[in-house]
Amino acid sequence: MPAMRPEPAYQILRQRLREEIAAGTYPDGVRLPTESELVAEYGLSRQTVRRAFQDLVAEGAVYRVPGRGTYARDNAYLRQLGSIEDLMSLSEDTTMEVLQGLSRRVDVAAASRLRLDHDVVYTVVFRRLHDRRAGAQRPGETDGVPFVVTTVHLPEPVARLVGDAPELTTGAVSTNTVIGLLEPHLNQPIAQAAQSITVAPADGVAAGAVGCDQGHPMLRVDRLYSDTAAAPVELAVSYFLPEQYTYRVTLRRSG
Amino acid sequence: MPAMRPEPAYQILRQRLREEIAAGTYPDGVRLPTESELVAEYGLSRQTVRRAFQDLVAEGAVYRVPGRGTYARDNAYLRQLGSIEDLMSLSEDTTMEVLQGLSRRVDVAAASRLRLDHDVVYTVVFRRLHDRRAGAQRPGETDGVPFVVTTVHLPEPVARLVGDAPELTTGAVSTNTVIGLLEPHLNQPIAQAAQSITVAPADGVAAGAVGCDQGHPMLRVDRLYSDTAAAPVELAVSYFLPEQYTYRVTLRRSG
DNA sequence: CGTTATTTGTGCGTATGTATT
DNA sequence: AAATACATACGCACAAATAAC
Repeated sequence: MPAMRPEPAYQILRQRLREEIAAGTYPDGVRLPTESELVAEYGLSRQTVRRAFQDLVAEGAVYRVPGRGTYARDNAYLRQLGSIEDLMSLSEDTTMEVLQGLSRRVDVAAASRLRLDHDVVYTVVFRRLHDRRAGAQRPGETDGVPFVVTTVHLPEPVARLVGDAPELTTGAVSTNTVIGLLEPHLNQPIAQAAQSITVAPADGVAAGAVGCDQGHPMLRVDRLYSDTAAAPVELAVSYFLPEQYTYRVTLRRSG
Repeated sequence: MPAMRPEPAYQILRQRLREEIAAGTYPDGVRLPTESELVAEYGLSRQTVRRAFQDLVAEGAVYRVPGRGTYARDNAYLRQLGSIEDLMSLSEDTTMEVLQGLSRRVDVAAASRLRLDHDVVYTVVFRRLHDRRAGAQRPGETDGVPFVVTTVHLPEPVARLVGDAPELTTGAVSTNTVIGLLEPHLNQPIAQAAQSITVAPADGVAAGAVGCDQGHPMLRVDRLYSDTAAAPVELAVSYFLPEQYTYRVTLRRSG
């Protein structure tokens, strides 16, 4: 087992400030501690304090004004865009059908994107279907139109939390999301999902799952979910049928 | 006129590296220059070089491996577009080349999406190119790699505000965004941009503009900008070359 | 009005640790 | 084992923006 390295000082400070902000310690127009105050309080160098602030600015938690100070971003209104809640609510009117139950894999690419220091990940493959009006459904046949196939990769400790969930075994049908299944078990809540969206041809698995030709142009969405400590929790790679699905986001002005 | 402040050294370096990456100077497994090499080449301190790399990591352009080096992110040119500010800052490192100057059109579909009660809109078509290093550039020839073609539709009152802007006449080359040109003239600032992202085949215009085959699968992004009064201001329909471009957004938890 | 103190922004130098080759 | 390359952390100096006097 690799020796547990202590967290860097700037990350500890960042986390601490984040918690204070979340606790409402710095409402509306209240200035956060200045750099020099934090230097004095924690015995750190100014550069270290600055690094913590820099990260908080990057994640949108605070903004800084030269000569004036640092302020928490008003959390009340949606800051940037369609939120993570939107992703979770996907389950409301779609059905998830597991093609390949959660199992241990060796996958260098996925492991490195999850920032693991080894090659083992836990993987589950499923497709999602638009719900149809019940009624025209024959017994033993899953109802609905498949529009996306997703491969989810989890680090081992995370996978252990849902290892016995019946929703993630081959053939299971439910109206969940993986992240929705995970969240209640996590110590740190999910805070971020970084997405990359591009076009990619359907491979054999994707084509079979959604019923299109192999090589058909698909909307590929990669999502990396991270918790409040910025630790990767889940990597999801989805192939959407563009004929059945359009990705929508609304950006809002930050300041 | 305010005195022009020079850009910080780390931003200049960041921009330069970004351009080199876009120009394909560091394909697949090729390591970027090390910190010490850049220190020597540009006469900067290591901290300054690190700051540039830190920003490139944050925007997803490169990743770094301790003990090994810094590498450009795979094929595509990544750009974080998680806020309206990000959309506007597209102009920082890309060039806009007008193919079809701003002119009056009858377009029922565009007019209805702009919530107009008639069919007249004002339309401008342009493509955008990754900036490249100057030098290998012949006179009269635009330098760079085209990666997107955009059709912008404006309501008549909005079009009037920029009707005489030389940046929107056929053949004009600049480093603006349409929304950036518009904003200073608007009574209400832009507050929202609703986006739909899907896959669509390149039509004749798009194929010619970015140099791909007609029918080539493209990433299609429709954006509807609205002001604080929720009035539509601009409709932009873009076709991105997926080989040159990946759309990135980061979702955050609302509260 | 300018002056001064405060606060953040930029930039440099150095030292030490850790991962990779 | 040694060299290379990135990560963390400390220190200092000066510039620019802001606010209070």
